[in-house]
Amino acid sequence: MSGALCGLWVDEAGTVHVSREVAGGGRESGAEVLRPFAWLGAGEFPAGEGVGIEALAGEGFFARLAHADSLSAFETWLAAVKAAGARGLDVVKPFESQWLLQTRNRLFDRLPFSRLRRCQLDIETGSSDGAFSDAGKADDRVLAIGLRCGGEARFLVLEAETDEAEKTLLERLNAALAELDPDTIEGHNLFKFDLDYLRLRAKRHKVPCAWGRFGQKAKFRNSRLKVAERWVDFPRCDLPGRTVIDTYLLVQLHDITARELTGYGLKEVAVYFGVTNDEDERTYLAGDRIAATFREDREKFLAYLGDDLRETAGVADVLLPTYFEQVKTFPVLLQEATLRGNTGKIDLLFLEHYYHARQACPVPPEVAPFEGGYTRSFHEGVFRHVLHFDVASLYPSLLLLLDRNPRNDALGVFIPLLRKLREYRLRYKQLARSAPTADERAEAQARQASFKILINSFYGYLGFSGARFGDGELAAEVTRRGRELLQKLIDAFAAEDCAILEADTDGIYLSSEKYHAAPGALLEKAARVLPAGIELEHDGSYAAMWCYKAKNYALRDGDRVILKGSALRSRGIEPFLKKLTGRLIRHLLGLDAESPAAWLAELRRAIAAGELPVSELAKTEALSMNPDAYERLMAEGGKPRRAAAEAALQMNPRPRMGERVSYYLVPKSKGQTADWQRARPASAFDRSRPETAYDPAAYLEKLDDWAARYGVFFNLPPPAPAQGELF
DNA sequence: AACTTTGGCGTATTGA
DNA sequence: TCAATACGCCAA
Repeated sequence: MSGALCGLWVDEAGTVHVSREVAGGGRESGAEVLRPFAWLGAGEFPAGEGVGIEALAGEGFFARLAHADSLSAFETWLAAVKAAGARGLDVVKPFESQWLLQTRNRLFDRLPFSRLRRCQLDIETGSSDGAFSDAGKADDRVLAIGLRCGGEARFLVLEAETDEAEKTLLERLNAALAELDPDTIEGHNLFKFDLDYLRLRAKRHKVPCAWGRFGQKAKFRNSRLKVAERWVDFPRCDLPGRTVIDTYLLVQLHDITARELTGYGLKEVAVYFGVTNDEDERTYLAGDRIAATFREDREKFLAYLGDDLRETAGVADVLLPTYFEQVKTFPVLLQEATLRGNTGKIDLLFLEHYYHARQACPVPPEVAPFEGGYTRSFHEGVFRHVLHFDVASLYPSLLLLLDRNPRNDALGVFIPLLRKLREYRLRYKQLARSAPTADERAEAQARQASFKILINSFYGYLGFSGARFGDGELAAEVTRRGRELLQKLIDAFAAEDCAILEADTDGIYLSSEKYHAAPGALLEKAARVLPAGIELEHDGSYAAMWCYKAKNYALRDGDRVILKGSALRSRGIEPFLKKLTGRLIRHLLGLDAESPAAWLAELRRAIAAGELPVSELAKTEALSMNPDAYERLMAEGGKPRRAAAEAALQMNPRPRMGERVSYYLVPKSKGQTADWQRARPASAFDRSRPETAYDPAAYLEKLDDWAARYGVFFNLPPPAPAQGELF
């Protein structure tokens, strides 16, 4: 039996170059064959030399399948198809996925994460004038390239600050990568900084970016990644036969659900993930000190670079295994797994079934808008004896209960696949606890986490117009049953004299003095109203809960506070207001005796006196478009203006789409009254320059608004107390 | 160039 | 000054 696939690349001729693990951990190259294929729609398609077309079973729109003998025959035929104006052709891209699907191969099959051959890469750069690094400038330089492979660091250092030496350095990088032959190249902000910078310097010195396997050069193109509600632009880099992992992007994807990070820089992220625990555990260097340290204190410079590599590895240790495990299930490259949404991956699994069954495929259906989950806030105020119950995996469970495949899924792949993934997940969840070695447990943990994400995305897949086997009516039926079920639970809890506080989609917060110490008894009673296969769980008990509005509340968990909702915990809120709200909540939950009134007064004084740091006042917002694009749009009379975008225009270098910008407001002047007209980057504030001073009136007004909103909770007599209310 | 869903809160901009 | 609306961020 041959070793696990660790690298894969389809060349222009259609040859599939593979790299496999061999005994002892080495890698060996091999070649395989791809028979390129495409699905054909209803139109007329020209014949092609070396291209065969067959009819498929079933009713779907793509009722024929074309296979070509070679990639060149395929490309020639595609050009003819295009010239003939034929439409309705579907080609799986990239070709690496096509081959994996066609042969049912998977990357890293049965390879433990510990045997993945990983390499971290980080560069340090310098500019002669000490300004921001800019690879386009002649006398900017790569000072050093750090590579860390198998835990061992190797430093390639610029020998002299000359073009010759830099050229040599880039050539040494090529040689080092060829020698180390890693499966992955990992770095923090690798796409936007390191690789892009190296590309520009290599171009200047006419050195090929031969960082790929099989002696291949890197390929660059502009790409875009959706991170929750925003898009992030980045210059994508693909290395034939290798995987480029940018932990900067992985961190942002992680933070979609965690939403805890305030910045995505390596140092902060490493502390957040516990890779670096103490400030003195690593060497820190300010950005503008790097070049000087390179010249004056080489040891310190290299220690800094080595720490960056170590931290990058540590962050990837946490974030990469999920994707590594995905690749064992889906016919995608590891890099694709990190840069693609779940729909594309699920679609590929479907297509693999349909391909091998020679079954016609549908076009993605239109999905009409449909109703979602049930959400309601029942009471406002502070309550004690709080319990939280939720339904385990509500939507996947309902899908399995309904046992209904999407309308277009003639082969009936959907439900069996979901069932299989859930069984796998449960098995790995068990193994994550019981496997004999720590490595195996970590492996199982990554696998079960990866499956959990996939399982949960099946419902979203149904409701997405771009999903080939989407079915809006089935998605609507799932949410309808979900609402029905939650209502039943609410009634069951109410029948036990619980005060329902907040319900959202699959969970309920309630107050019950009687059951607070015995949640199991209540659980057992409520669970009776649920059908078999739907499991209710006791998710938590809390001493107190402050209910504000729907999806916005705070819980007291021992001495800690758990905040939920954009009104309370959004990272866009000005820090001084967020902290004020934090104090209010601690007071309301009985953790602080002092009311926030005194702090409110102190803030008023500090703001009026111009003493509050601008970092406390600044609002922060992610840019939804590139500043250049915004500028053009506005020049054409576009709308609306946005304060954060206006602040971004004043920054140098300009931040890019997806990056977060902090801004504050300067006083109103003639014709300059709107926020967007008086927004300034927080970084432009300078205490010693009065013309950069902030507008106290604007911030005092925000305090007034805050007091109007929240004052009722702490310094006005509360309205008639509801059942179970505290204080 | 790429895309999982709906529901909800709060703020700024816009245009009258 | 005020409403409608667009947007950012978050819950699940």
